[in-house]
Amino acid sequence: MSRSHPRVLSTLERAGGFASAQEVYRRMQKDGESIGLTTVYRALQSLVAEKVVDVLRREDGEAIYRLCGESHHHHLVCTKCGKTVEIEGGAIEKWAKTMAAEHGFRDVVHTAEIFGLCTKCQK
Amino acid sequence: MSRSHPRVLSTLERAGGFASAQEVYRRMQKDGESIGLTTVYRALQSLVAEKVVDVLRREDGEAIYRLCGESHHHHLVCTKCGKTVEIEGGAIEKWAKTMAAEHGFRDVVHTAEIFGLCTKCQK
DNA sequence: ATTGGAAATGAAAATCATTTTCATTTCTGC
DNA sequence: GCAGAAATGAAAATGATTTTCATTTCCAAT
Repeated sequence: MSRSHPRVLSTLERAGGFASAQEVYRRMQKDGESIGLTTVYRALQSLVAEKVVDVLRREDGEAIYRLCGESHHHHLVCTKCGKTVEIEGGAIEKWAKTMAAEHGFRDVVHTAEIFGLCTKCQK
Repeated sequence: MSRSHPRVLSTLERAGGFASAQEVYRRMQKDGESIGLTTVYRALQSLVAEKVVDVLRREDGEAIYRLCGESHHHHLVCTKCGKTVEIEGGAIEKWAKTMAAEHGFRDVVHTAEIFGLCTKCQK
């Protein structure tokens, strides 16, 4: 198989939070890096196998990757204008851990987003 | 849009647990029901919009649907076998409200799911 | 340095769930 | 019955992901 791919890894790092394979690819393109989409997919697969990155699914089913252990945050998104605020999820982390333990689950990750109307869009 | 589709709904019921659109379609075919795949997709979309069914993602990204109770709940999902536990989200409700208030957001809803390996799949 | 095989690469084709298009059929209320 | 709206579904389009396969790069042993 392949080895952890430094350029893909550092691109994912630079992206912060989650990024899909397509996004990593586009970002590398924009940065002038020469790489094929196939290689990006393979690199991400390897990274997942090596447990260097987590993979989750966006609501539309697209796979999104994130560095393991990276402190993640959650989002507060305005459903009208799209404004997004990154928020702390301390309470969530604890909740997820408790729930997982309660049901005997291991190696858990979680997602949590809040949607609503921001101050400006509340007219 | 479309109306809750009784045949699709009852097929999903009969399937028990989760079923993908493709599975619902195949099952209906096998049962000799005359229906198109497109209609199955549309019916499921409507049912989700009406909050009659939940939709989650399998590990491979395929959408899976399931009848859900009306009480707002969250899920603890096994990424390997798909086993799902409905869990209480009291802490989340509070967290969402607090965060929303803190940033001046109104009319908020939220999503929160936990993914991991269930007891049986940890071997 | 040369070679030979293994691993990596990426373009193009294949796959597969899902969505869209659009022509046809089925309901509705009038 | 009739017009317009909604539903239906076959076929084509879409889009992410995987597979194929020919080529290139690496690397260790000579």
